[in-house]
Formats: sequence, structure tokens, C-alpha cells
Amino acid sequence: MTSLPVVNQPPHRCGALLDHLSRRMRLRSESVLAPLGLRPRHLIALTVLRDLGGSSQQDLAKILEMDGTNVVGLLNDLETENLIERRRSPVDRRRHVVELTDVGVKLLVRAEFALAAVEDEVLRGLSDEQRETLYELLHQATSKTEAEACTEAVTRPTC
Amino acid sequence: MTSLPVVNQPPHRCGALLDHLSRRMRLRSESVLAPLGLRPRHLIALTVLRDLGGSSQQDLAKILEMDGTNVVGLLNDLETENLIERRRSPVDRRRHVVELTDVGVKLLVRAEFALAAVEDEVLRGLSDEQRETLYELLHQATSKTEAEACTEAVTRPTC
DNA sequence: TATTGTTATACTCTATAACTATA
DNA sequence: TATAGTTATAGAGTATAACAATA
Repeated sequence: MTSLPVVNQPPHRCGALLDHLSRRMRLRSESVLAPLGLRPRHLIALTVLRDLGGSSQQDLAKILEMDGTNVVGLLNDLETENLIERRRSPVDRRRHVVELTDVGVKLLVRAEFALAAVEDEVLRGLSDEQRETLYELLHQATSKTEAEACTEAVTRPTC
Repeated sequence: MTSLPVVNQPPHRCGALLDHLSRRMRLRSESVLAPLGLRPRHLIALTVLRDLGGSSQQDLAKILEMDGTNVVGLLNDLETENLIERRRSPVDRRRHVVELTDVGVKLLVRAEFALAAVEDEVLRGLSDEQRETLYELLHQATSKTEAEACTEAVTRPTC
């Protein structure tokens, strides 16, 4: 009875590392996006809107995990720059349907190009294959629990 | 010449997902840590200090990727609660040597126990094996580029 | 009455500049 | 002169409460 039983060790805690890497990515992204007049927050919103092909402000708030009141200001910024459009929903006039404009789509492409360089730098400790694995794990971790956040049906996997 | 050459596709962008998951982890962590009188920031500082076995404030700022001025306030909080100690370095009296107290070590253990539950919830979309892979990728990504951030030699891999 | 979006506001987080004490 | 830490402060991020329009 001297040998210990084989047990499943609990996985390491990822929280601190996640915070750390995310922080670095955000810091670097800020300086790259500033010349385009965007903040990281703006870019994430634009990306989500393109992937969804439009959204109500409330759903957007849930997806971004932001307070709805702050989404208002965020969209005000983007609307001032003609990057998004707010239209009243015809089926429920309380709602706004938020969509990218052509200008928004084009700026988003430019921003993504700039951000690719940032990722190359921040994630240069990983091989391309490892980066792909990281992407898949992050995607799976975020999308699995997303259904609870979105009350309205959003069909795209990006949610 | 109709068949396309096999090329390495560029890896997906991880930035948005990283931000998203990190955000969720932080939001959940806040509510769990609040009863202990801690904020996520405090916990990360305590964890780093334990792993390093002590640090100057400047090195701590580099490791946490925080501005040095904000580290002052952070350590003030922790010192008020007797979780850390600041001592003048005998070799360079400009510096403080920051170390955990016994109280700090004990509270850190309690906090980590609470945070384990948060990780289980936030990462429940991943299997234990996938979580371990995620940890290793995050660890590798952060530690590879850490040498540049820390001018002073810090021997522990946690840096 | 409940929901969507909005405004006003307070609180936290973060960064910049000026100061002190040591080197 | 340069560095470690501190203070004061301004800006950005975030959350809460009250309100208008609509359901």
C-alpha cells in the first residue's frame, strides 16, 4: 500500500496569465489603433457588428459584456465617425438596429491589418501551430457559455 | 497548374477572444474576491510577490505591467491590511523590498481556493486536458517575452 | 407594467508631471 | 545627473439611478 493512487491533478489556474497576456495585447493595440482614431473597445465592437451583420444595442451590450449605458457612448463615437448606423427597428420601435457602414467596414480592415502585426509581436513566443491551438481553445471557452448571455437568438458562431 | 500550392495560412487573431475571456474572468473574480476585501489587482500582486519571494516596487511594476505610481497605491492598500511589508533595502536605501506577511500568505491561499471555483465556471467549456494546454500556451506566451520587461535579474519562471 | 435606449453622475483604473531622498 | 518612491491630478473605463419613448 505504499504506492499512491493515480489521480487527476486539478488544472493550473489560468486567470492571472490570461489577465497578463490580455493586458499586454491591449497596451500594444492602443498605440497601433490610435492613429486610426480608434480604441481597442471600438474595434471589438466593429468586429462583433460585422460578424453579426447587425444587432440591437442591448444584445451588443451582452455580447461585449459591457453595461448598456456605456454602449451608448461607444456607439456615439462610432456614429460620429460614420462607421456605424443606428436605425429604428420596424418591428419594435423601441429598438435600434446597429449596422456597419461601408466606411466602417473599410476602416475595420485597415485596423485588422495593423493588429495582425501586434499579435505577431505579443505572441511571438508561440509557433503558428500553437497560436492556432490557442485560438481554438479561446474560441471554445468563450462560445460554450455564450448561449446564456444572448437571450435573442444569434445564429453566428462568433457570438 | 490548376492546383494551388500548399501555403501556411496565417493564424487566426486571438486578441478579441483574449480580451473577452479575460474580461469574463475578471468580472466573476471581482464578486468572489470582494468578501475578502480584495480586488483582482491585489490578488495578482500578492501572487507575484509570493512567487518571487519579494521584489522592489519598480520590478513589481514591470512584471504587473502597471505604472509605478499606481503600484504605490496598490501596495498601500495591502500594507494597510498587513498583507505585505515594505522594508528599505540595505544595499540601496532608495529601494523598498516588498514581501508578503504571514497574514498575506494565508489570505492568498483562501483567495485562490475561491478563484478555483470561478475558473471552473468560466472555463467549463474546456476539458481538464484542454485547460492544461491553455495554461501552458499562456505561460509560454507570457514568459518568452518577459526577459525584456525585467531589467533586474529575476530568476523565477513566474516572472 | 416592462423594456429599450438615453442622460447624469460617481467610482475605479491608468498615466503624466512634479517632488523627495538617495545614489 | 540619474534612480526609487511618492503625491497630486487629469483622463478613460465602468456601474448605478432616473428618465423618455414604446410595448
